[in-house]
Amino acid sequence: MRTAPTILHLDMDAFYASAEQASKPSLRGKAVVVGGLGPRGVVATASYEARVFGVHSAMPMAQARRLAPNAAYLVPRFGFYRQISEQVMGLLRALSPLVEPLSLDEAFVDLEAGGTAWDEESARLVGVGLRADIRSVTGLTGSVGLAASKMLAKIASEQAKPDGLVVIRPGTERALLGPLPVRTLPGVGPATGDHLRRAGITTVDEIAEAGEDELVRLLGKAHGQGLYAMALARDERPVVAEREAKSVSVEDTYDVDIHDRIRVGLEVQRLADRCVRRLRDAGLSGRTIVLKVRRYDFSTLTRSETLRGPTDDPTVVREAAARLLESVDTTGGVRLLGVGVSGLADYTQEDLFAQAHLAADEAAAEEQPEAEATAVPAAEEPAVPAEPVWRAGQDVRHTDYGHGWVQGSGLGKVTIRFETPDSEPGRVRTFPTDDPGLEPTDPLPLVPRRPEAAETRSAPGDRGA
DNA sequence: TCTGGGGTCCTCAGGCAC
DNA sequence: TCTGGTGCCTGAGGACCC
Repeated sequence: MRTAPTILHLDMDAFYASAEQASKPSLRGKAVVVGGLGPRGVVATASYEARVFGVHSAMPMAQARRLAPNAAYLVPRFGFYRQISEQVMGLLRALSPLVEPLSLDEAFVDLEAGGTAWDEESARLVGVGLRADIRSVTGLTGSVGLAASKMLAKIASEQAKPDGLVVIRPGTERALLGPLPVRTLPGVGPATGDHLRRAGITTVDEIAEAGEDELVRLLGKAHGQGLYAMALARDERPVVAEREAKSVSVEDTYDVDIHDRIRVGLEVQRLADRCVRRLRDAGLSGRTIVLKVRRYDFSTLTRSETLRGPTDDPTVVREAAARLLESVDTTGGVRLLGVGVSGLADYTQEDLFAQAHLAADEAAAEEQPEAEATAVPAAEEPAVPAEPVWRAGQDVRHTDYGHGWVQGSGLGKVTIRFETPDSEPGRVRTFPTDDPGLEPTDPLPLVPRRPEAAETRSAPGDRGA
């Protein structure tokens, strides 16, 4: 264990919701909820204003709407968030070559490996500077935790939220962790938390007191030993810059359960094709094909088949998925289907038969462009003629009124609010959904290139421990 | 209340080879 | 030749994370 708090954990504050607020002036200071808007959607991120009403991540959208009926509800725009994320990750990589992204909005950085920090004071300075740079480059806020291990750095950034910085001094870890609830430790979710509670263990101190043998008895070897070490603040996991993917999968939850066995089969074929496209885009192939089925009662089962060699051939994956489906009883209906490939390799065994089909498959795929780009169609509804699909939050441009975003649509109308990240809150106008002046467009940058932007460096909320 | 999507890791059971 | 132990692989499911 190192002796200085030189592992940094960055966590952007309510990332998706904050990005939407920065992009849309009329939403600033308002409750914003980003997530799936279908009948089975869940909340991905809620702004702090929405959290006041009790809305939080992973909550069913229907429940969120009851709690915060006046919030703005938007679908996620991952391409937009990815752009911002790349800017932030770029700032982190300037600090050290050892940057481990955990998601679009979170990463660990080993400052010692980058030579940018070697003790508490230098680490704190880096953290303060980073927060200021993130604000000036993206217009958003992030919280920073600094500690001598990944686990503690993450706990520190959690304590720093929102918009703060916390340093955990080496030597103070046990005293800090002891009284915290067991759920604070990584790897303790609802099930493990319940398990421990039933054994009379509710705090980190009580995990340490229970001893390793008792934890292994309760939770199994790997989990028990790991948790005991964490409770003693022992965490030697290094920051790892490059992680190779172990599996690739796609899945869809349907607005209405699918009962028709033929339709289920067609959906599985569609998912297999999408999965193979993802696989190929990543330059990968895999040996094990996995079919996932969630039934009407939410029970989930998986069936898998391991091939003799890795493949990225759509025909092979489709056929394997179809075979796996044969062993699954779908009576009663299915709400989710998924197809995945694991046992990945970055090469494919030559298969002449498959190669012969390749060109034909690709041609077919091009004829059915990105069915998944639109919302999952309600099951068992007849197809409707194509007309523009306007999604809440989407960026648009109108020939007469300029840049705006979709506030809502329905009954042949679409409501647009015309504003840009650096404008005042804009006005709302309603158009027919097929208005010829209206077209989808790319998001605008959150921070326009302004010379004075770099001069606004400050570090509010620096409240190091 | 009614539960997304994309992942990772762990456990356990059964088959098989040595 | 039979049997038990062991290790590896496969398949299924569960928990967890963001």
